[in-house]
Amino acid sequence: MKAGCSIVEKPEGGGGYQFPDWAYKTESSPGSRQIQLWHFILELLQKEEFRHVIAWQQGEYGEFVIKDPDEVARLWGRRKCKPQMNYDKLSRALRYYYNKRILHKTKGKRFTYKFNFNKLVMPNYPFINIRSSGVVPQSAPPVPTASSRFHFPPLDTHSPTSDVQPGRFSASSLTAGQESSNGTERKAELSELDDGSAADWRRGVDLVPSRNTVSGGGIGHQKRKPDIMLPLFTRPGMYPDPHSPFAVSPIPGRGGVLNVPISPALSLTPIFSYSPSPGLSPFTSSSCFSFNPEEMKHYLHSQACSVFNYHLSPRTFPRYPGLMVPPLQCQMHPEESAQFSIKLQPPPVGRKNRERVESSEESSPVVASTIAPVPSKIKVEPASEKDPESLMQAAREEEEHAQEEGTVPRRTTEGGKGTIFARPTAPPIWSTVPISSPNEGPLEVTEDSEDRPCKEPSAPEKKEDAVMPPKLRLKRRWNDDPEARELSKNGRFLWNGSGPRGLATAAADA
DNA sequence: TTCGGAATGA
DNA sequence: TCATTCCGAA
Repeated sequence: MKAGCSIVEKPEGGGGYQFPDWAYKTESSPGSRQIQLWHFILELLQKEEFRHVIAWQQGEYGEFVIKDPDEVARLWGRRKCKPQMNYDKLSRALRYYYNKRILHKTKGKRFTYKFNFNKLVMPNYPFINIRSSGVVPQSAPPVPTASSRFHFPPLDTHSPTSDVQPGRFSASSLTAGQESSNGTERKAELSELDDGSAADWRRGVDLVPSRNTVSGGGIGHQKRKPDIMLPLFTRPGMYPDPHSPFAVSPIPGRGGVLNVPISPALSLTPIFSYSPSPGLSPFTSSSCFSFNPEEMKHYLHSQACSVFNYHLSPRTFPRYPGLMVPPLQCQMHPEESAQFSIKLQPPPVGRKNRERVESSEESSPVVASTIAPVPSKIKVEPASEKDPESLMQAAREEEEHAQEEGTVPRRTTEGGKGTIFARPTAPPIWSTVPISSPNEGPLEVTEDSEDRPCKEPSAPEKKEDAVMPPKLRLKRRWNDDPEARELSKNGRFLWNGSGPRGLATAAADA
């Protein structure tokens, strides 16, 4: 921005917070530190005074509504010294975020967009260090809360990227207290991270299962029969602003893995790229995140829990064929479940879902999701058949998943035929990706890792993605397979067969 | 209202 | 790279 144009440098009323360095252009123009539109949007979203102009959408995690487009545009224009700015232009800029997966449009809702925090944060805080507090993976994003601060644990020397650490957060932004040190809330954030970006950073690391997860813990895969118990994690909410995607679940003690405002449609589903929040996560006792069997086990476990407890997309579930995740004492108690009435990403009510859900979840949810019959072939109904509403909802909810899982191969659908996930294909090469060196992978992940050629022998999908134009990728993910989303949402673990085995193997080996 | 191509600027 | 600006199309 032009020097003299920082009228809104700190959005009116300035919260005194600032985005971490990484939040500013770093790659293209290292020195510019010019604020990006999404930063600005976040700023506004965090300011009470702009509530009337732009605000988090209730009930929708990470979703916000521009109540006064013109005003927002005006503010943006001021900030950028572009008096001619208008919503049309601003929205164009926002649309550019679609491809980057930073944002996406909430279809059907005017001026409503949704942040993909994973994309924003993940790359910057890869799932690495949790040592100090021994709690959460470092991937936790700075968490801007209603109070306009970033809740982020003191970065120890471990910042993922060497350039981000120091000065990233204003002193004030670091809540030294509980959050920072105990990383308790980090989890919350973690949850949101998972998404395309998660996949992205993971790509570099390739140790986190999410993408692998996608295929769903082997569920659905003929060859894989993970015997996983899906306990329910609980955790107290911590954030005051339930609207903020950064917020933690308002439900006391029942935050579940996702420390987000329990939204019926938690699309940003913080699922698994990260391990569940500290409170929920078994990681708590580990001093440093590394892929040792123990931790891995916990991690997987928690993910499994997430998938199950929140009906998250199975795709987010890590597949670890032979890995047995010991049941934690987090079985959902009747009362608890009652209390925790809102399920994240509830399956669409559409008949399709109903059918499936009923058939498989009826008896034993846990069993259903974990041992779900392997849908070696799942018939995909034409979109037209679907209940528009459920579709929409599904789409919304799954968008993120789709994105996160963006890496998930879609070949199956491509096959035509209407089968979403074809039978498993030959084991992916990347399955063997070494997860042995926890310190390496994660650290290098960058935001655009996804756009770069895979350096590591990762997933084929990655390659595919790499080759495929971003746009195409997105489209495929978002449009081409709503069914897949829906299906997966219902606990159908659609395993395309190209799932990674590396983790499982590694874990097992370990 | 939303999308996205294209040209252009910084 | 990240917008900004224009604009036609859906």
